Amino acid sequence: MTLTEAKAQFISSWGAFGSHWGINRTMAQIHALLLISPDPITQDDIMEQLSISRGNVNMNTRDLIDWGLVDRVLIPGERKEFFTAEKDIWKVSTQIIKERKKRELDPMLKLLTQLEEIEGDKKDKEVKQFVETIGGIRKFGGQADKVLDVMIKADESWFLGSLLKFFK
Amino acid sequence: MTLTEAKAQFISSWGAFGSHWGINRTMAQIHALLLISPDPITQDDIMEQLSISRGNVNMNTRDLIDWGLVDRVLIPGERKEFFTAEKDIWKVSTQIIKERKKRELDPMLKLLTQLEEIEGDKKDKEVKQFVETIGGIRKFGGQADKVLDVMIKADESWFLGSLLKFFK
DNA sequence: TTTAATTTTCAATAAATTTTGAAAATTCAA
DNA sequence: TTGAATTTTCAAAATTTATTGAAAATTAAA
Repeated sequence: MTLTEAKAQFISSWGAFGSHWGINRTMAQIHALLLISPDPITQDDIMEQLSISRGNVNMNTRDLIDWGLVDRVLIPGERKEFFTAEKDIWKVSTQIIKERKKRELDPMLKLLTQLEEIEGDKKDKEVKQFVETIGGIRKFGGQADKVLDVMIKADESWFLGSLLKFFK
Repeated sequence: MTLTEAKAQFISSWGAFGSHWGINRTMAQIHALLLISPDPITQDDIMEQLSISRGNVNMNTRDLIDWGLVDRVLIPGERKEFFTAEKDIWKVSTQIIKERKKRELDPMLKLLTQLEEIEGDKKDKEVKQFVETIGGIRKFGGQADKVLDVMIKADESWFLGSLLKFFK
């Protein structure tokens, strides 16, 4: 397999992969392209390599920047803006965990806490099951929250090293 | 807040939550409804409570069954089929992890292994970055794979207990 | 069997999401 | 300043995904 084929394959698969994770396909493809680009590239480079419009590149690079996965880079003497992605996959994943925790897990836990305080007869079968289910999810989510916090703060080598030793 | 309001709120939020995780909104809503239903319910119950069509209920319950999150239940003396969901959230999440690992992580790791074997000058900057990125993701994914395998096999109390102690 | 109840399928339709591209806004060198 | 290069915005169009509902298939009681 040549580099060109492999690149195309990786970009396409990373895009499909991303769409299973609530990330839009093009955003994941742009991310893939940046991950394998040794030097920062421009909007036009991305447009050309992925055959997508300028507006599309603009919106999706902005989202990637909001997610903390991509940075704008200014190159002295160049008028255009350049983009580059964090290459350390550990940093990439902790960043994603951090953002998703903030955007999804934290609000869900807040809601569950509210939902547990419903009025009604605790002996009623419906009420009982509701409170139990919500309570169970909230507790589980709360523990996951703690574990993720440690992961986010942890240093890669320390964390994976210890975790694997722990699981051996 | 009354039970009725709380139920509606939970079903709606669980649906939105699910859509960030590659699960379709209606499938997640049906799952939510089953999670808080003390007894098994029928297709017609689901149609009525969520105001969706028979075909939609049928397809999505089938998917939930494929995911191992919902079971068909036969109630003696009843003609209709009933559905019920696993209520233990630990079991629910290990089941989801197991399925997603099989459907997404494993095929991705297989692809990455292939992509690492590209032809080309290893001193070329493009080739070098590609191999490094792919290698990094593959190694990380491989470790995640191992950790998830242990989680899937683990018992909840053992797992969370040990992990929290470990992180203390 | 026959028949009515129930479930499943799937083409048509609807809804949601993504993409485009051209106009507006911004930036910066001269 | 001016104006060319570049980026951003966003309404319209295209595409993708989800939903409907009625016909076909299946099931099980009579």
